Amino acid sequence: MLDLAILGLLQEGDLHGYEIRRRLRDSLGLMANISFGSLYPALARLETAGAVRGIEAGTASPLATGAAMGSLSGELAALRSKRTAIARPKKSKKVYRITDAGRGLFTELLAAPATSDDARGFSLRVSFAKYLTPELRIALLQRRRTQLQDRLSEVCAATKRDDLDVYARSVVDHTAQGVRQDIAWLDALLAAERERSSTDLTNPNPGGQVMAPVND
Amino acid sequence: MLDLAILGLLQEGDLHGYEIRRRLRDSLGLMANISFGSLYPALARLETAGAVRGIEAGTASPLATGAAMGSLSGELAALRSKRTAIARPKKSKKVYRITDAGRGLFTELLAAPATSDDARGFSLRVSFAKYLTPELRIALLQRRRTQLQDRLSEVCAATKRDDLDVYARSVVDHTAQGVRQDIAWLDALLAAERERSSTDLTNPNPGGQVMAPVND
DNA sequence: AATCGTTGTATCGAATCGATACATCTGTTA
DNA sequence: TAACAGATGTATCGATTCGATACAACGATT
Repeated sequence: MLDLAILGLLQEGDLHGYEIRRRLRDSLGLMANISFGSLYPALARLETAGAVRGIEAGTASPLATGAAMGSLSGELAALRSKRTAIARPKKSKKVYRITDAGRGLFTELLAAPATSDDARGFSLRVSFAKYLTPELRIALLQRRRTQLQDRLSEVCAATKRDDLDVYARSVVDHTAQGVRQDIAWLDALLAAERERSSTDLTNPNPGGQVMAPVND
Repeated sequence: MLDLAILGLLQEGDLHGYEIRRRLRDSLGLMANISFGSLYPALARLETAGAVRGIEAGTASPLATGAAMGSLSGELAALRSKRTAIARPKKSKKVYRITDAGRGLFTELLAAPATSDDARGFSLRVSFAKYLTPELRIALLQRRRTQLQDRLSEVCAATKRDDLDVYARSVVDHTAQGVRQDIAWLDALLAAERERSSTDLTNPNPGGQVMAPVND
């Protein structure tokens, strides 16, 4: 799950650990703060698997001019206004770049079965849904919808119980409300998706690339 | 966190592992299905700590004393009469009972600082809020409210970003909506709490509802 | 110059997950 | 009746994730 998130972020540019964490927090919006105790092992894992490559940015950076600066300049340009083209990272930063194998792993994980009751995994996949084909996108949404429907049945059954005190009942009611909200959101997404597929016959998958070959 | 949930459930009667899991799912409504890989270690943990006592209710249990079996049969009879259609305790079951030390641990955990961004822990505490004093109850709700307010600021900032595609934006928007919903829920709980403390001098908790049920 | 907050990498133990194994009881159907 | 599927029930394994902590360089404030 973290692997998918990391690969998805690196898909759009090289990043270092701290920045990945930040983007998971506010760019992807939802994920509770990922701890470094998860993040760094995950990065090491991915590097061992050959999905990413870590580049020490402490010395003369051999690749600092390309996509690396493209993604990092927004964050770092303000700090390094003195030097424009080449970064001068005195600090020991480790920038990670996705590999071709990593891109393959990403698409594989993105379309994966998406284990049962996982809200985080689902939101994450929707965040990266532009990398999916329209069919896989709809499949993802519908899978989640049936899951939520089942969940709603359970929670509504719990609502009917008469042995709950005010507080427990309030929690259950609020939970049911949240699930309904999620289902409504899904329905809106599905409707938009069908809308898009009906009007987009000439230009499917706009702005997204399923596989963009980049030399590595 | 799991310890708190287990102790809270055992507070209302002896249970065995499978049943604890079930109640966590639909009685408490919210928790994603707790895996047995968490549950049984947690029970062993609590038993080692002296917070619960496990009673073998199966065949040929050499350590089960006659006294233990005697009291156990009474408990099992009560349990069976309550849930005849659903649960039928027959053989090889291990029923857990909370101890006095466990009750102390429960109240201690229930009033604990409640680590930063934990939605599950909060809902769990609200579910058991009837065991809290009105002051601690309000403190719990207000603590959570400021957390959610901060969270909302972050998420709203993310909403303003212009580099998000439709899907990522939809996720962020929906997340923000969810946080607002949670805050509204908290406000309703807080209002009900103040209401109760002002009118409750003679008639505590008359089986009414905290808030108007939001049906649809 | 001293101190504080932010950025940044890293590791440790414990909690939790997801999968799996195995055994008993119940109801259905061949 | 026998076989089978499915719920109930306990338990453990490896891998993932969490929460706390340590450390270090830098910028800004005072």
